[in-house]
Amino acid sequence: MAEQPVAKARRGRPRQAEVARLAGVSQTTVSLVLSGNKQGIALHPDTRARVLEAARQLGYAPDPAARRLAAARNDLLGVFSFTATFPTDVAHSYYPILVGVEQEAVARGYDLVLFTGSSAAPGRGGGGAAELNRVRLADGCLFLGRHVPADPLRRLVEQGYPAVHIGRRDELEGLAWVGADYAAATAEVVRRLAALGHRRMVLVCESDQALASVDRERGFRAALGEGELARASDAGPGPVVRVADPAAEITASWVRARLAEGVTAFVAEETDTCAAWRALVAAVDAAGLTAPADLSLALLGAPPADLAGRTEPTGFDVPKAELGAAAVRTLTALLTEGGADCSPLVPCAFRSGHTAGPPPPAP
Amino acid sequence: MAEQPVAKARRGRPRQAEVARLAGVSQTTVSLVLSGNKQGIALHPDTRARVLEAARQLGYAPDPAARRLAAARNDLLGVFSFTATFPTDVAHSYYPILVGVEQEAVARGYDLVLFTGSSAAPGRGGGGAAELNRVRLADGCLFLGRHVPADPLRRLVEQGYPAVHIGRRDELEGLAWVGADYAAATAEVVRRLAALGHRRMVLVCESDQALASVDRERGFRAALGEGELARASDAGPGPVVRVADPAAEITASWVRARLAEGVTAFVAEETDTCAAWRALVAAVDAAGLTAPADLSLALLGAPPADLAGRTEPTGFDVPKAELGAAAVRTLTALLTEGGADCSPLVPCAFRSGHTAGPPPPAP
DNA sequence: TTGTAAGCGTTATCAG
DNA sequence: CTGATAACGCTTACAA
Repeated sequence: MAEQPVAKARRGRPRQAEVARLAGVSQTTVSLVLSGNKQGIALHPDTRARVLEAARQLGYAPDPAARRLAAARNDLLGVFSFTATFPTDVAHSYYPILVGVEQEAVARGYDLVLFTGSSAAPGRGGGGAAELNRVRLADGCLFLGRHVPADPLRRLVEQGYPAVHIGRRDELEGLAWVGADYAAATAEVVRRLAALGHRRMVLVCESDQALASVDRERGFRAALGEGELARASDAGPGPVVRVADPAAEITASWVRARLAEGVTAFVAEETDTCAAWRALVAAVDAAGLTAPADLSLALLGAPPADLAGRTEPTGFDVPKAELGAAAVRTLTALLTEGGADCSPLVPCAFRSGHTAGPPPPAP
Repeated sequence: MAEQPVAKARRGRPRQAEVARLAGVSQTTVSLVLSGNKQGIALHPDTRARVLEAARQLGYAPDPAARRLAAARNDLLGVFSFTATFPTDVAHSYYPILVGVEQEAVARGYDLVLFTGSSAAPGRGGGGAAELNRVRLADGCLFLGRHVPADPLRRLVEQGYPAVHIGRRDELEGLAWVGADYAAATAEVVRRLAALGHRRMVLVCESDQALASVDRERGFRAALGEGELARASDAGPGPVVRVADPAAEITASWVRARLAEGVTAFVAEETDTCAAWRALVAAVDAAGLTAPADLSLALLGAPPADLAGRTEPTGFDVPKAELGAAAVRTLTALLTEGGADCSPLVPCAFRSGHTAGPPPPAP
């Protein structure tokens, strides 16, 4: 007696064939009706109606794997992050970006598949590759964070898989990406400070050499190079200070020394820890000074959550939701037209805040 | 001139057949070697080595779509919420639950598909029904929030689709669910208050008749029924007050009136707005009283984000991440064994806080 | 206007 | 131990 074939998990899932039987048509017709009949093939309205009714009755939903295998598409967009997409440590979470991704994806009729790279065994060679390969189930994929292993990603891209990286990533030739325009936003902050009357300002960077950090420094230097700021910034030590241990190096006396040199504005960048900004605020406080009365402060990015209650820093906000939405737009452009030519840079919004004002009159 | 068939994204990707040719074996053998040979079929080590080498050389990576199609499962867990999965209004977001869902899903080798109720063509059709059917794309699905339409959900479940509801949902026969054990947690709070010496306490409910609210009231009454609390709570007006407009009804004079009746502890439940708790805190404040010196306060749940800075309320926390993880466990049990018999109730952790203490000595 | 049939890349079943 | 061969559910020429 022949064994019953292994009961597949797919058990109750209705397929096109069953819809076809119920509607009294062929499976092909069901496919035509249900996939929107892109071929422009003429279908009898009654047939169409019967098929739709049958599908509704059976609760039919297409199998994404089969759809994809048959060389069509899934209408699934992948979101891959090497670390957990929803970290327990809410601090540097992708949540705000995902808000934008979801909105834009929904608006365009895509569902989202979350591929979380197992953070386990990052050492092994084949490990990362296999992880990344899963995303092929989706029509295209968004990649989050700069920890996405470059090599497997490159292979994906080389083989023509539609991928968009969120955050600048131009080391990989041919990989599309969207990122915040840190350089322009930083330059804008410098210009605003200059407009307030500041002539000498200093940027405090952490030694972390993230791409975003490089961009900010570039924007900072570029804006300093404009007009009379150029001359002013030539004097004294460089306008950019890179510190390994902000809390130890950025002290009250350090601040006083800079003030004595004629610096009137201090700028720090947002990082995971915001150590530089924290140090700056603490040092100013310790020196018995107040912003914006005695000096001006600006933060290139958003303050950390635990400082949310304090005075809103002058600076800019990265439009994270917009970043996610832009990524989805770029990806869908890749999917449909095959080429996205819109700028990958998303502008940041200047935030007036309350830590910058005109420099105090020279003593 | 015949059009080239639509260029498949599949472009130069190596397949098992090519690996087989290179290794000089059959494609079946390649599949056996590469998929770990779960069948336990004996393979010659040399063959194995040759296949692996060929695969490596070609940079072979299995096509997840094909793999899943053949295996009759796609290792996808759906997450459906009627409202957006990532609400812009972060206040009552599912984030903490998703943290647990993701962790557990990753640990079990599943990927997540996010569906949103709003995702459908917002136009006509079966409305929620058609919407819900889309989840069939995943092997099983988690449902979030009590706004999931009951009827389509019932059909899904009746047809054997593996579904787990997060939050109690026993109106639907056969629907698996996991939920916080509000009754037990509330009873625990009452017991703690009793242990501190409180004999008469009152629960302030909002008129919203959520299941969670019912559970809490049940737990409250049950715990009151124990020991001498029973006698004490028999006197005066009932121990449970249900108010339509907390801000208007829970006033300083209301609090004083209760105190005069011998009530020494006030309990409110967490809701979306936390209106009852806010009203209670405001009323106590307006009466010039302080907790825990003059009376005790307890909050059945977590305080809203904007009150996070204030004194931590005594009460309990719903382990949201654990809830998500439990839901995933239940769902995967449904998927693999076909039956989950673990308790659907997740215990809540008592939170000592600082708003409860011994009742003041009687005047 | 509808049906037939040939794959898509993999897994699973058997007979060698 | 290996290799045909048949699904898996769907799309898409092409035939009727």
